[in-house]
Amino acid sequence: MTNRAKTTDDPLPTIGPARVVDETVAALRQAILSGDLRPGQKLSVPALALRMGISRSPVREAVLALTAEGLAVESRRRGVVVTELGLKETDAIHEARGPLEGFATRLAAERGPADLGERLDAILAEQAEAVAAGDEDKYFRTNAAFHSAIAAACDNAEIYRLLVSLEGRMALALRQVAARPGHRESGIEEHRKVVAAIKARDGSGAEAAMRAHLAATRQRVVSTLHPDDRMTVGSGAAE
Amino acid sequence: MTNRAKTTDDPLPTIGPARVVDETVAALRQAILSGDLRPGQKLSVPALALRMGISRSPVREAVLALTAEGLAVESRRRGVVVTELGLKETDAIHEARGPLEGFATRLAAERGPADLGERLDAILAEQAEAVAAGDEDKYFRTNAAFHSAIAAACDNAEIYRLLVSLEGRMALALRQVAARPGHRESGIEEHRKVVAAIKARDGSGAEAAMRAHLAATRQRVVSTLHPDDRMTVGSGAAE
DNA sequence: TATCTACATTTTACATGTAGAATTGCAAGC
DNA sequence: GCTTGCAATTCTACATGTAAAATGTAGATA
Repeated sequence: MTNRAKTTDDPLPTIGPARVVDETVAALRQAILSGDLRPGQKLSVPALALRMGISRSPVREAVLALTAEGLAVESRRRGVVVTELGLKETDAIHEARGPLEGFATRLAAERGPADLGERLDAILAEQAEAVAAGDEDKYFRTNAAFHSAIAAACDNAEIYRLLVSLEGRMALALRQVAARPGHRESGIEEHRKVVAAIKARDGSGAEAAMRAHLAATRQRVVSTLHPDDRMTVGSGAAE
Repeated sequence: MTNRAKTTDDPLPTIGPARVVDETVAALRQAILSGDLRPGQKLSVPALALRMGISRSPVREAVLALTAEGLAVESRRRGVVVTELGLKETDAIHEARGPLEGFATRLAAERGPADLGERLDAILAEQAEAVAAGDEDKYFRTNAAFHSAIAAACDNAEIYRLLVSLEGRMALALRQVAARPGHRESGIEEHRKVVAAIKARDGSGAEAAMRAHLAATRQRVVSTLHPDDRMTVGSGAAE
């Protein structure tokens, strides 16, 4: 009933951004996640501006945005470099994802849209194709799509925001890992269990399946990055 | 290899940044969290630059940084405004904090530094003073310090990063709530239970106590914001 | 040869310029 | 009364300028 405010209604779809900085962020993010820009590599604003044929302003803003996103880090007065993630950082990301994405999966199962299960099935079908065809890029894209779909389905903008950030950083570290034989197949199998629980609207089961998947991924990452160490990651007091 | 040559290690304390943009971010963040800049208010880059006596470049970068932090939002081509958090958003933040900060509290109890309990006690003592003296600013500062100390003690940089972001946004929404009689006292009592569990190195108990505290806070926020049914804040004649 | 120093180059951080879009103010029209 | 039209103004987004700092490199010195 308080609708009489004359503030902007938003009936129209808000036409595209078409901002140079947005395209620059997208291009740089793609370059980082695809490996064109390697971890540790310097992000020189003048050089990038020259290479992309634009001025330095949008490039600088894009680099700062990626820094805020966690895909790059700045060292005081010495410029910005692509984030390097070691075992310690990767482990920390997984540790953070456990409770957060587990909870998101519970919420998605309990209150997600009706067609969520089908959409996830479609993503997994694509992912299976990618594994069969050995298409690495497609595998990573579908993997990101799977987790992103769940993060969106929990209908909590804050959780979505946090998970997008975490998953972006994960993707940086994951490239060097997933190439091991069996890893991708295992991941798909674990994904299927998550989807099954979501379809059954079993919140607890979905959360458990997601946490199991993340713990397994973490174990695979650890064993790849640090093959000698048979550390048993914190499955002890977890619950 | 990764052999460090005879280059300088880290003998000196890495002299301060002294960057204008850093001071600008700090000043704007302070202005937003203290209420000098109200939710919904426009952040005009030229106006701020003029008022602060600096050029537009660092102001623009600062505003973008605050946007990435979630304290401001940009609407396409119409500039940046201080974030407005309604009941829905505040509720989402609490929902996200539950599992994440609960887990952080568990980790802090299980592997936090030995003097964590004492440090938290000191913070709570200050907070009790603030409540007794009716010092609102001090109450908010100590509250932030309490949660931040736990986030830091869990020894996971990712969790810390996410919680700092969430708690910053919380602080934006919390100002209008905590003034109700009894709220602050209840908060301190719940804090004490968390500290007791941490001192006992009881991870599960600490997690439960923190989640109970967050749930209670959420309930207090809802009961404060809902009766009036004012989903959007600041409808008054702000200027 | 190894180390230091001086110079050239690059880069960051901030300042300023500017086209085009959006907002605002204000008056005419219904 | 409430729109509508249009000029004036403001602001965003991008481009460019520049001092100080950092880096790289060659030459000097031991």
